[in-house]
Amino acid sequence: MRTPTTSDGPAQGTALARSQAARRRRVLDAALRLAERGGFDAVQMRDVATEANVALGTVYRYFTSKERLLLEAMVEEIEALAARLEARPPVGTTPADRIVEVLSRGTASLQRHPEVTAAMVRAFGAADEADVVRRVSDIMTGIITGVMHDGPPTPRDLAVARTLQQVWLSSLIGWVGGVDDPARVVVDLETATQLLLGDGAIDGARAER
Amino acid sequence: MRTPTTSDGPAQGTALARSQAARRRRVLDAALRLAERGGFDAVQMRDVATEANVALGTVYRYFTSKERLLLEAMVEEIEALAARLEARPPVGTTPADRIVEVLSRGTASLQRHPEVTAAMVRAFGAADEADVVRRVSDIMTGIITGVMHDGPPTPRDLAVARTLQQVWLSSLIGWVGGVDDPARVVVDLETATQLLLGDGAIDGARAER
DNA sequence: GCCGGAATCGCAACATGTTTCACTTTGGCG
DNA sequence: CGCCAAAGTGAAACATGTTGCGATTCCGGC
Repeated sequence: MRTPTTSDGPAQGTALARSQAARRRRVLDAALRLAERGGFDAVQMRDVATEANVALGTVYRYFTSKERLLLEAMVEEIEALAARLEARPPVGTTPADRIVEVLSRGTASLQRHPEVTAAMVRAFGAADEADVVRRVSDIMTGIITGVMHDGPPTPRDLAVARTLQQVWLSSLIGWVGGVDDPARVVVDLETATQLLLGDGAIDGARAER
Repeated sequence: MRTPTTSDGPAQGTALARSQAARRRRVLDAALRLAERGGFDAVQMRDVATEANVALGTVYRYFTSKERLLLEAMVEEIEALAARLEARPPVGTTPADRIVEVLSRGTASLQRHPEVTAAMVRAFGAADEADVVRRVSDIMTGIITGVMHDGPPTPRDLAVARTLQQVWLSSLIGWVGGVDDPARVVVDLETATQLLLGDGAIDGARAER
């Protein structure tokens, strides 16, 4: 009656655990494959099950809802993104530069699979899945605090990072909802970063290099 | 085949137009009534139809989807909110004060009917209804620019207002999604406003009055 | 190697948003 | 007044997320 992910059954490494991990992966991959072309609507639970060679009930044993499925996929994606960014850190000299760089690269990465991102963001916007949603937000915030400066982030850093994360998400929602064009996401993030970090003036024409 | 709201049929004021307006209103009210207790899920299209004394098909003639129905209700609510705020403007002396006041009052107003707001925000987060979504965002942004200072908003004002609107929405999503508690919305907005308008320092303990 | 229980399967049923369609009502207009 | 196209009705059908359940398979401990 418990989710298989809840650890306490057979120790990890056992055959059961392995086959379960494999199933879970197949389901996630199937969802991603379907999302790739067609976004949220194309991820139909029956198709996910079929594509993953698994019974529909099994999908629901691993993921209690479609939104949760997509959100857990989102956690993985954002985590991978965070890892890539950490592996090749931004080169900017000021915190603002580094933040903008990291957010731009992250957004570009998301936009490389627009339908997948659309599916995930839509799940995020509607979800009644507080815990996973929080996990996603936290990772996004972490991406930002991670490039601010050495040492632990100050309370102000945290506030700035949280604000930027919120702008990031709103922008993504605007983009996948068709309200704004994709480029707008990055523009919004640059603008917000500048405003928050009190860089230069914003007067229609951005000034620096 | 056209939405009745599309004006070009009989001139406004005619009996037809009046009965249509009445129907539309009944549908919106029914949706609000249902949302009031039970939020998004309690707004079931069949129930909306019944409660509005209208056929299901008619609901869909006026509103092409459940989300659109809720979003148009949201437009009305936010417009009403904007009007109330304009009728009794904030009294703060600095723009930041006025913005925080306006956003706090607005949020408080939304939180007075949590389920209704939850329904609307959820529709917003998931919607594939670019035009209405944009309308909602624009009104929210207008609420902010409206209290910044006399005269037309500068480009910088617009950027600040947009950013705050994005923070507002993200916070609302966090609240209705159960990620954050209600008070967090206002806190986020105060924080963001201070950061954006470079008021005081943020160091854990807010300083001023 | 065998057993018991958990995990999976297959499939049907249910809930609800959305569409369709044939029929009826209604309001504007000649 | 009487006609008719548009609007509305009622009910069924469809699409898809979600749940339930009996039959089957698989794993780990004995």
